[in-house]
Amino acid sequence: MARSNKERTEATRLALIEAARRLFVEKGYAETATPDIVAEAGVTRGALYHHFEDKKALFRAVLEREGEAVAAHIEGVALEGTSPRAALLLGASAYFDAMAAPGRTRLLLLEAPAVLGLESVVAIDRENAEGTLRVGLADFLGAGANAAALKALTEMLSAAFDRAAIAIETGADRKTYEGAIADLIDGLVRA
Amino acid sequence: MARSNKERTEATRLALIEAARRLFVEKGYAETATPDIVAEAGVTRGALYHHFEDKKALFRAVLEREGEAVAAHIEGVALEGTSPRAALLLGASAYFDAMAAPGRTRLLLLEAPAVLGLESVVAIDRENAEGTLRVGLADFLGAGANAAALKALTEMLSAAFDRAAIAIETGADRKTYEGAIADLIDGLVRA
DNA sequence: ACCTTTACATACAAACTGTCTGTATGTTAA
DNA sequence: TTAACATACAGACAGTTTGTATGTAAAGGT
Repeated sequence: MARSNKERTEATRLALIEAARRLFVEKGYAETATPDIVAEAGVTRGALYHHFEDKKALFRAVLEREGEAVAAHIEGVALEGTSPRAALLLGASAYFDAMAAPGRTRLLLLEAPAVLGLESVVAIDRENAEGTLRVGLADFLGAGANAAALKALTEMLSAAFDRAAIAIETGADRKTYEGAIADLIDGLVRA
Repeated sequence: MARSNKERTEATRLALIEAARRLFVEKGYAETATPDIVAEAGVTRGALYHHFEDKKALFRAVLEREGEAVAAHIEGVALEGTSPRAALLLGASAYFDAMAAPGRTRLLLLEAPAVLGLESVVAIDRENAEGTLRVGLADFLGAGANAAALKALTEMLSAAFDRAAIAIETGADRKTYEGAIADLIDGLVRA
């Protein structure tokens, strides 16, 4: 079978990213060795180091895919025509849906901050989901809050969502957390 | 100088823990090699592996010290005689004080979850700080909320505090975050 | 058809972790 | 006080792991 270089590259990168994702989720980044990754992907280490600068770059590629998937899922939810409050709650629900993909919380919320540093994670994930949340909050609160306070609230609620996503993945009842979020949100309107 | 075995052990363990803490804070757990740690501590790797099962156990010892310091700081704040609301806000402020120790947010909030797993971290840190928060919230909310909802709120607020602590360490204005926390808390009373 | 570039495969060097063995010092008891 | 033992190390060693360097075959341009 004669494949073009572009096809080969695409196929190899994808195989590596998916194999790495499986192993990073299963054993964590530090415990996953590159020989294991390439064996799972059906290639050699030469291919890995040809396409990625190092192991961390491969992890970053996995993370970027994950962040894009989350962003796409959230973008896909229709919020137009709903009240600001409903938009926030729908957004939260969509976020939980997005984070329900197996292993996603481990990758994005546990491994990534330690491996890539908080800044890179902020760039990948928060820039997306947190941006949406900030706009939603601004809409909901009206012109009442200044920029700094809005940023602080956004960050803190985003962290709360992350923690809720982890709890939900580990078996907690989703309704309970969505209710608690609604309580937090509703309280904000008179602050 | 003739030192007793107990003294030697105590001194060596402390030197290792303090050296490891410095390096873990500076370069992160994964990037810190045991030869560097023992050099910084002025001992050999033989001593390290005599006192600790492995590198992870040394990290755990660092973390436990850190968690104890946070708990001690929070316990040291007098909350008796204050209103439930004031108790919560004072507790939050005390938490920020405690987390202001250099490197503490990195160790407890970024490295620990990835290195030890979320469960171990919950056991070390949350069991302490989160327990206090849960009681404070229960006091504040009265008999209004059920146990599951209280647990969810506690976890989410705890995560919000953590994120605020990180923001504060990276230069954000503390007053802004304390104000945002007050807003979140105050909103909860009518939910 | 030729030459260059890309996509790998394999061999290699350096670093790191945990273990094992040996030694010196402290501890206990006859 | 000395014989027997336990503890606290030091240093050597083996197995992995990471990133690099070198070699090769297939694709792509001219």
